Amino acid sequence: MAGTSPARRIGAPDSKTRARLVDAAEQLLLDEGYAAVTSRRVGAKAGLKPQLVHYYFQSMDDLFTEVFRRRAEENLTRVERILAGGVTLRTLWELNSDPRGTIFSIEFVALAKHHKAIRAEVARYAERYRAAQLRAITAALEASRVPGGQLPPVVALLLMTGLSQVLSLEEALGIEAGHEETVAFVAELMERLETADRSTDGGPP
Amino acid sequence: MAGTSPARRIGAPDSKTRARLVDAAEQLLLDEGYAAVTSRRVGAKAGLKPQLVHYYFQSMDDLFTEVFRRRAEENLTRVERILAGGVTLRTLWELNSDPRGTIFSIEFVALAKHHKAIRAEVARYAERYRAAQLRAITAALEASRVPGGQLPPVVALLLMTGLSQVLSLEEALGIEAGHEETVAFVAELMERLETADRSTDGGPP
DNA sequence: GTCTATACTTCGATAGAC
DNA sequence: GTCTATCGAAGTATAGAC
Repeated sequence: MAGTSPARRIGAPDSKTRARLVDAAEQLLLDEGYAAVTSRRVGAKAGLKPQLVHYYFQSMDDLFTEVFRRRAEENLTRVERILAGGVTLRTLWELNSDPRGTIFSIEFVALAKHHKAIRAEVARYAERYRAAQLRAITAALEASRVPGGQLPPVVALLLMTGLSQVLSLEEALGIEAGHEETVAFVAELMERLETADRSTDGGPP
Repeated sequence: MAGTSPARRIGAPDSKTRARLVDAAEQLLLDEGYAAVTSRRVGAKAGLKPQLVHYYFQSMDDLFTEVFRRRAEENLTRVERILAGGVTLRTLWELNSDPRGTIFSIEFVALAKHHKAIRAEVARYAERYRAAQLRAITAALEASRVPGGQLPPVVALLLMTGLSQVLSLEEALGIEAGHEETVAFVAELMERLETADRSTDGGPP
């Protein structure tokens, strides 16, 4: 049962050339947006012939999916490693403040709206990422003695995600009104919570 | 001094046909993303010849800019009208929760990253919009007796903007983990603040 | 103001030689 | 695994008739 359709041949998934193409596509995506990711431009950026893109990927959608998957997997591993160690709110905040991650998100959210294969991939990843972060923030909030009744972990997580995303998104466009004050506020808030963490274990006198 | 360059002629800005083209472009943008906004498709959606797009707009960038400007202006007027009346936190929250607005933002942020004319337009609008909202939320927070030292208005605004954007963005992709709980939390929080507003003017007994 | 006709570019994708 | 050659479709934009 090897091949019902007369599909054209496709290169090995572990090829070094293939990886170069994915690198080039990712670079283009980050620098110029998804509209710039065409087989011709990817080929040029990788220093290869454009036709190789079609040799390694059935379609451009497949290439996009691969770019996303590779980065998502790497990111998830990183977050889970951090989660394994001691987690502070500050760590989580910094994790979400990486502007490269935001640009990446923007592009793929925009893409996912029209390409259903990509949307499925994005949704699947988002759920896993959220779950990992939720475990982390739950632990961090407990350590800081923030009562879950007062601020549920999911809410805290979505607030944090939203805030950091808005900040880096606006910065990407050169909008910075109120940012400094907000970042300072968040820093101070975390400082306060971490101090509470260290000084009150055992309960107040 | 009328025309140093041999520029081709451009239709009147108040033309009805022109407005139809802008409508069609906006619809396409919202439904299928900016990549779907091409002269051919805009023409088809408007029931007109694609060449008319080039008669009314020097370039596709000009069309995009016009789509953005029209919507931005309308939105700004709406917000400023609301600002003029009595403003509650709830009103502001609902204003930002419109999912259409979020999709619109996503597309234009993605566009703005590569097209500098659009970026300038977006940045200019964002500053004005932020300022209007800031006046509103400052008043609303004062009415609810939230001390500015505890939660600065700008911070509250960015938190609110970020949260509502993350929520509608994820919903657009079919991700809803934690949303219900978060929306309920926000609703309850506002309920509490509004009650405080009405019951404590004059100070607690 | 709207149309036809058209120039030129770039796109995704495939076939088949090497 | 990489190349040349090539298709057909779609993109922006312009010129000029009506």
